[in-house]
Amino acid sequence: MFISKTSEHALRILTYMALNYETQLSARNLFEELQIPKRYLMRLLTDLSKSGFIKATRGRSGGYVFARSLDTIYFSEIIDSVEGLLPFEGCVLGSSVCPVDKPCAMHQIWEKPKQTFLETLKTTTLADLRSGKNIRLQ
Amino acid sequence: MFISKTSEHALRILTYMALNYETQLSARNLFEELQIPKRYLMRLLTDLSKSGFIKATRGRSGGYVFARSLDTIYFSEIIDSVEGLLPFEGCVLGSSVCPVDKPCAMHQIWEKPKQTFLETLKTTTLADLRSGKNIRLQ
DNA sequence: ATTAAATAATACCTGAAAGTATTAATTTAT
DNA sequence: ATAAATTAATACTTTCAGGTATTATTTAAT
Ligand code: FES
Ligand code: FES
Repeated sequence: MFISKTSEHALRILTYMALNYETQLSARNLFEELQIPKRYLMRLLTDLSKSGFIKATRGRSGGYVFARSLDTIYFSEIIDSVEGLLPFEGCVLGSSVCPVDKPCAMHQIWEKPKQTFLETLKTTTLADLRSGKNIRLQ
Repeated sequence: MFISKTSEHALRILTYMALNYETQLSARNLFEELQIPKRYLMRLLTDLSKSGFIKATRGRSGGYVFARSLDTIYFSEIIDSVEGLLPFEGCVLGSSVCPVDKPCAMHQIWEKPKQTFLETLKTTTLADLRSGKNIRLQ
């Protein structure tokens, strides 16, 4: 839970690419490393490309590299592009925004975990992953 | 996101019942208050009954009341009975448990929000809802 | 020029969660 | 006894995220 399978895929893809920032990677390369279903992976790569995180080079020696600097790519933006952030920001009971003047019965209780979650997404960039020593991607 | 629609329904049902602890409520009562699809609501009530949170009285003047004291019913137990807690406790990348010795690239980053989330679920009971002044349930 | 190896576009399929329908069982009021 | 009002059991349908399949386009090596 927490995030959708597709968001999870997207994060894994971009994390692996971040750990290999220098090298252009093809869908084939990524498939071998990440074992995300091949055709689905390819579609996600096109999506991530359209979203402007990475850029594609077509043709025989094509592949993907980042289109932007790693330290400008926040987790929040990635998840936002895949499934949207609204479900995370809104009221736990029903998907609309938390009304400031009339919070629901659970607002107070969920406030802290929700804030912590969003805070993490909004302050962590792909660059932060490179500093860690962990490389396992599943 | 965060929790499934069914968990959300379950929480709303039990929250409303907690706020009306004294009175026996029928599926009809709950439907009128919560607008959860009627037949689905009825099935969920049977499930919650089987799980031991509430107890049903069948027949003409039947309905539901709590089977246990409110301060013993933790959010974690409710969600656990509906969709399971494992997806929340396990590794963000892949659904198995976080291996202590070999955490994934995102473990460190997700640790805090995950802990905060689980902490909230595991320390909040239905009794805690009654103390609040908020009564909105959607 | 041709072929091979890559990405892109688009339409289709599938499985699981969410929701619906039907029928049975239980209890109380009359 | 009968009918009305409730919960219980079980099977079916719908929806949509996740995954496949097919075909087109682009580029470089030969
Ligand atoms: S109003 Fe429901 S979580 Fe904020
Ligand atoms: S090992 Fe992946 S989140 Fe802990």
